[in-house]
Amino acid sequence: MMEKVYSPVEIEPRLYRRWEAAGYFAAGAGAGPEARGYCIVIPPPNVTGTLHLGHAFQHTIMDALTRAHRMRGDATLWQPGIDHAGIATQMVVERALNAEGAARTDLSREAFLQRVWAWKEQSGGTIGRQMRRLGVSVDWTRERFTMDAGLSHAVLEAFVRLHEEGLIYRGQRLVNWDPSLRTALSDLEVLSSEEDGHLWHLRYPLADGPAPDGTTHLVVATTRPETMLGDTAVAVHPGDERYRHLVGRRVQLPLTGRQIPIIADDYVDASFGTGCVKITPAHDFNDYAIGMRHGLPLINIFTPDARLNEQAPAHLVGLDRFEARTRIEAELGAAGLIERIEPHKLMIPRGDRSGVVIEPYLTDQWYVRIAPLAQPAIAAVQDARVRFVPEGWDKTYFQWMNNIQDWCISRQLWWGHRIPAWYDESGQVYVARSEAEALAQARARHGRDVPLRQDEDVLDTWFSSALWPFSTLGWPERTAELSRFYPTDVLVTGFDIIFFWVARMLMFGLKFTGEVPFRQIYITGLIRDEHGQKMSKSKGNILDPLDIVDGIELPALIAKRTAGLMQPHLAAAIEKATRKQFPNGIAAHGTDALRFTLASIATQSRDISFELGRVAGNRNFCNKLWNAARFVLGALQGRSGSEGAGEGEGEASQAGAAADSDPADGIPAGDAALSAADRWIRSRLGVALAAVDEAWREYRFDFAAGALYEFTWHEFCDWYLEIVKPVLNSDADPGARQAARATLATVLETLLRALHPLMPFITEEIWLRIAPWAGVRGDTIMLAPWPQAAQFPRDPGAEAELGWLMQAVLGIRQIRGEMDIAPSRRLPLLLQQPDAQDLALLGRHQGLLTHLAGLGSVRVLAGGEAAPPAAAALAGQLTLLVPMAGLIEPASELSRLEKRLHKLAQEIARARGKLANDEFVQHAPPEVVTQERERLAEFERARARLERQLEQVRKLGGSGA
RNA sequence: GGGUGCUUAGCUCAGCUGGUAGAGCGUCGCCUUUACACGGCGAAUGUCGCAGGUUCGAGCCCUGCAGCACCCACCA
Repeated sequence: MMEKVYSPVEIEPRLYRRWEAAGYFAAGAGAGPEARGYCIVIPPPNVTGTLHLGHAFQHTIMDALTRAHRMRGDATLWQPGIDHAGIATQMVVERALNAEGAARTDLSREAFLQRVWAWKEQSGGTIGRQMRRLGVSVDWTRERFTMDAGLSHAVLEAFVRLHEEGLIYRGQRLVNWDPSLRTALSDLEVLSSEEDGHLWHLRYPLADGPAPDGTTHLVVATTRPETMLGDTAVAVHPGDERYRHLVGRRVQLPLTGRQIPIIADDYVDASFGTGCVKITPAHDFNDYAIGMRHGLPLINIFTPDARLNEQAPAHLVGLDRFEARTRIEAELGAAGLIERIEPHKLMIPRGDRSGVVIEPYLTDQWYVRIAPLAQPAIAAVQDARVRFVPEGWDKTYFQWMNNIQDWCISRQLWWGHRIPAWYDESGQVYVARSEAEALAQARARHGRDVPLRQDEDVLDTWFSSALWPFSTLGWPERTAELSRFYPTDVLVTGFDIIFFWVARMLMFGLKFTGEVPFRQIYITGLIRDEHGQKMSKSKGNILDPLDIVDGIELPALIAKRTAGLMQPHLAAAIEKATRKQFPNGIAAHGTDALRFTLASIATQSRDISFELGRVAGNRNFCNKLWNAARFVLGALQGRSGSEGAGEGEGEASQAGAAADSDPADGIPAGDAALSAADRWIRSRLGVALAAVDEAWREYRFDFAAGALYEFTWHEFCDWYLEIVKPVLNSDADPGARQAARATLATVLETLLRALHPLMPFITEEIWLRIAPWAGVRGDTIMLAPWPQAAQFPRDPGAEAELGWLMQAVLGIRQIRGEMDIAPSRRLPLLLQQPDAQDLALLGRHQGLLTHLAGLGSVRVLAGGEAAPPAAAALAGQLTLLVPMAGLIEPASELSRLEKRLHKLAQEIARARGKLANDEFVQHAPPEVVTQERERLAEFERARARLERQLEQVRKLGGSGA
């Protein structure tokens, strides 16, 4: 007996606990030893984070894939885990320290790392709880963390091997330096955006007095005047007539007492600014390259936190870079060396985590030589050993891979994998798997023991992420998991990390395992709000998936959205908007509704708008399914539909024998006993299942969800359940009733299995009760077999038969609806000129027609009998008449008929136009032409009949209204 | 500067290999029909961004234009 109200909040956590305890999520659960492996590795969420809707979206897809394959009998593994997220995590813990009035540097490295681990223990469980609430079937027993011993071992091994092959090197170069975090960043971690700035036009006096032509100074244009302290040249274009004669001379660099040369370089664009560029090789990537070409010195003027260092004039030393700009502008201005300052838009690079302006900075860093790794990774996608879904993403991938730069992998952080490199006193570096190995190397070199110190730096977090598909399976050991599950099957992720993660996994996977890490890359769209806006804290439009699942009161929602804002002044506006959008907070919708929604919106678009209204719609869908199941169960147990109202004791069935209540071996139903409707719904189920299969093959979860929704609601519930009611409620034909009950059980049971990957909980809850009635055994739907479309072959006869019935019903319903006739009002129906087939169909389905259309009587008009005034509907060749008899205003029927005739006229004109066109008749495929002819004939027949009706009604209208 | 998408009903989006449009939500009308008012039945709404082209035929293919979005990139 099912609860009357569908209550996901009660059902879902209970079932999840059961599943997890039963071990259904374990790698290979339910599969035989011969089963093929199917593996997905989770994109490990950051320890710092909590799951947002984007995660819920991707997890829904991964879980659906995993569940579907588990049901198919594959040995599935959905590998979970968490990423240590070096920078993000260190920032969070530092912030906590700051709040206590302390700083990271007050602690020792070890003490700080202890803090981080402690923090991880305390807050790291959040993600796990969220994932469980979302129903994900990951193998929790295999959960990994990128800083675990095993994965750290993999990182070490990977680093050492790459170094041995010369693919990792250390070098001094200009890097992207984050002065607030005081670490280097890779190119990808720097985001440039256009900002308002200025262009300063500075005068640099010629060093040895005016030139012969009287030139006394050059004017350089710069967006960063403070870097002039590090200038080591002024460059002009070699072909620039204005300056050609000055090349080789020197200018006096203001404020510094230095003289620097005027050089010529093709890089300079003579048409931009003044055509003179100050060259600061230590603080600009372009200038660095020019400096290299011309052998210019590099003068670093900044400390690691971007204050002026001792290279600057004494009175400026220690100034922050932005203060320095102001001061230098003032001093140059006072000296009359500023020609003008104009507003200028320019691209400003900022750290993706800190948001601080990135400084090109000269440091020693570790790099991965990437070209040799990129080549095979490009080839793997080119020859389709790996496929992007949707396909187009390979273009993005190629574009980046073909222009890839060496990867700076060292970070000046504490939280992360320490670089396995040691230095002796002379600075000689030893890369080794352990300090002991490094010592041995040093001993071999020096012939004696020498003291070593380990490199202070850690690796870019993405270095360990790049190993994830195989490090989690035990690499570098040759584990059973590795051989069974690697290469993994599909990677599900967003396009935002194609470069950060996908490309690097491909490169490292191929490098270390010789195989691609995954065969397909399903790139999901980005979840946005209902207006296509990116969800963000500052916009105040974030929806927490769990708030959608379990609901949240308005005050709590407001508090959540306004807490910890970077710009507190936004709070009021966010509160207002939130109150407006969710005056009553957010209702609990349940995981299944959320998941089904996420699946339905998983189109191939790159941006996906998320509307809460859709979740509500799908919550209603769950409710629909729930109630359909209640009905079916009632029918199977032999109760009539009135349970619930009648306190639901109902063990004594009114309509069924005692045997009806026993699900022991399901309900037998010989094919012969199946009614047309039974055969119809089975046929439609087969069609739906085939559509679902195709959708799954193409990762079109939206199509799969759509097909199941359509079948469940609009075929199974709207038609079949209604059709079956009179059969169940009548004792007239026990065989028919038995066939209907068997069909109800089988169709619902099968449907639940098809729905399960998308809505795991409600399907399980219902299935456990329904399955025995369908003769299916099992402890869980999770391990029940995937439904086979072939088991429900198409039945064209039944579909045609029901098509006739439905057309007739719809025609009558339209009359009822258009004429505002209450459903309770039984209508008399007259049939005009039925042919033999109509009569046969009517003979079989008169009861159903009566039931579905709410008829009071059905009568065939005799040959010469004149029809009374009536509203008409068409079903095939048949005309259905509902006598007006005071129920229907002739005027209403008149306008209804006119409307329909108008439409028909349009269709007829269109079809005639086509067929009148010889080109069409000659060139179009014959079947298309035939189809068009048939359509036209059909339209014309319908029109003729409706016109006759129209005439009849007109006569009435003329006399009356 | 290079690249990639997008522009279809009031809103958010589908639309497979070209045969002239669909869904969900919303709207309107009728209905306490015994699984479900988180419901039932019925209805309305689109020169498919614009302009050309290919084709017997284009929302779907090609070209151009406009608008929007995103990615990459070293113009001071």
